[in-house]
Amino acid sequence: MEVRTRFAPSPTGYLHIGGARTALFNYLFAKHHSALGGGKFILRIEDTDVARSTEDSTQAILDGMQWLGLNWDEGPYFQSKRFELYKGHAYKFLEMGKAYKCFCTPEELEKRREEALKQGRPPKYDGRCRNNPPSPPLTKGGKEGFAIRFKVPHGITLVKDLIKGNVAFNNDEIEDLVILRSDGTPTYNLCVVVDDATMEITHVIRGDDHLNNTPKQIMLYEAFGYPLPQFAHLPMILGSDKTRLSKRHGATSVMSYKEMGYLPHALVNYLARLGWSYGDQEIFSIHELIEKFSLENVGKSSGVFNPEKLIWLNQHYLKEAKPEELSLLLIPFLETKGYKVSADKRLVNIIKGFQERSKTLVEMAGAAEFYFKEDIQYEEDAAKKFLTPDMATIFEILISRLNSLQALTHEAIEAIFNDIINEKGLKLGKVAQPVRIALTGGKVSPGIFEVIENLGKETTIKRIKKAIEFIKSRN
RNA sequence: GGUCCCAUCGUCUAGAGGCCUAGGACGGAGCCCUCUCAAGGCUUAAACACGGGUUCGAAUCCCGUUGGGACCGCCA
Repeated sequence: MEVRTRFAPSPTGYLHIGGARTALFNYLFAKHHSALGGGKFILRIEDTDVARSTEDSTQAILDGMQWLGLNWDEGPYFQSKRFELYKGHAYKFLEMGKAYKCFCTPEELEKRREEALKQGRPPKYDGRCRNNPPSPPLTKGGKEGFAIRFKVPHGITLVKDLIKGNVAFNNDEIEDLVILRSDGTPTYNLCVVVDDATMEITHVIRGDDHLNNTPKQIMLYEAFGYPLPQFAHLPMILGSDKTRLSKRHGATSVMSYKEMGYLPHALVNYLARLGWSYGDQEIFSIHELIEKFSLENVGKSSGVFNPEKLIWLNQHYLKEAKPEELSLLLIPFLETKGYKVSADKRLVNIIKGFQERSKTLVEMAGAAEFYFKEDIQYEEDAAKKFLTPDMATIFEILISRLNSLQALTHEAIEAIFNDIINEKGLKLGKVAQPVRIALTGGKVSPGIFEVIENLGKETTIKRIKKAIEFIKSRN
C-alpha cells in the first residue's frame, strides 16, 4: 500500500519552526517510502475556524514550505471547501444514534466549566443533553440552534503510537465532544478524521500536543467504520526555558530565517536533527535525509531549539556552497543595503573571500560592503593605530609598484608585498594591516592580496592615496 | 486540579543488560597555524535526576519519588 502523509496547518499565522519540523518529518517519511515504491506528501489547510483563518497566513505557510523545499504531491486542500462532507458525517451520526443534539449555549457551558474548576471537579461536559430524543428537524441549513455532540462510548481506547508506544485512555475521562457547532460549522476532531480517512492518509505524523486528541479521533474512525491510520506523535520543540517554543524565545517564523540570511538547507538539516538522529552524523544532504529517515530513530523527549547550532550549520553550508549559487542569493541582501550589483565573475570572486568568514548572508553582505561603497569610512581606533606617519612612504612605494604592474594577479601583488617587507625589514603584518584599513576601513577582511585583486588597481590606488592624505592631515 | 507524555554533558544526541573508564556534535576553555578575522588541526572541562527492586552484571528492564512538558473549548 502506498504511504500517504500529510501536513495540516491552520492558517492563523506564519509557518513556524515547530510546524516546519512536522512538515519536514512528514515529507521525509513520504519521500523515503516513495523511493521504496510509493509515497505521497499531502498539504491540507485546516481553515474551519472562519474567524481566525486568513488568506495571508495560507500564503505565508505555502511560501515557507516552498522556501524549505518541502514540495507537496497533492493539495493544498482546504477544509473550508469541504463543509458539506463533514456535515453529512455529523448528521449520519445523528441518524445512527451515535451523536445527539446539544442545546446548551456556549455561555452556559463556560459558566459550568468555571464552577467545576472552582470546586476542583474535572471541567467536563456533564452530558445533560445526551438523552435528548433524536427529534426533527434534521435540517442542514445552518443556524440550527443546537450543536451536535458525539456520544463517547464506555471502554478503553488504545492509541498504538509509532513513537510513544501503546497509550491507553479511559473513555470515561473524555467528554462528549462537539462535532458540529450550532452555526453549522464542523469542528477540528470531526474534520481531521473525515479528511484523513477520505484522503486515505496512512500515517498521521504530528506534534505530541495532539496525543490527547487521538483517542477521540480513534472513536470517530471506529464509529464511521473507517480503517485506522498509524499514528506517530513527535515530541515538542521547546525554547531555552524549556517551555513550548514561542515568539518570546526569538524568531520562530521560518521566513524570518530567510530574512536573517540563513540557507534553507541549513534550517532543514538543523530541524531534522532536532528529535531525530542517525548515529553520530550531523551533516545530511536532502537526499541522505530521505534515504536515512525513519520513525524508529525519532526520540521521545522534547528538545530545546538551539540557535547556536543552527548558525554553525548555516556557516557550514555557506562554506560548502558554490560561490556562483551564493551570488544569486546574496544580491537581494546587497540591494537592501542600497547596492546595485550584478552576478558576475567579480561578485563570485568577492564571495569566495567571505564564505569562510560569514555566518549568514546578512553578515556576508555587511562584510562585503567596502567593495561596493563609493567612499569608505575608517574605524576610529583602527585608523589611529595603523594609519601612522611612517606608513606614508610605504604607501607611496606600494602605489608606484602597483601602478607599474601589468596584471593585478594574486601572485604579483604578493611579490610586491614581499619585496617591500624584505627591503624594509618588516613583518608582513606591519604592512598588511595598515593597507587593510586603507582599503576597507576596518581591521577585518579577507586576505589583503585578494582584496586588492578584487578591488582593482584604480580603486586600490585611489584609496591608498586617500589614506596618505589622511595621515598627512592628522600630523 | 484531572488525564497523558517525557527524563544521558549547558544544548542536540549515540547507547536495544556486559563492547561504557558513557561516544559524537554545537557552545566554552587552551594550544597550533596565521597579514586581520575566520576557517582548519590538536587538546580539554562537562552528563546517565533520585530511591528501591530484577539480574552474576543496569545508563539500558520494573516500581516509586522528584522534576519538566502537553492537553483538558461550539480553537486547531
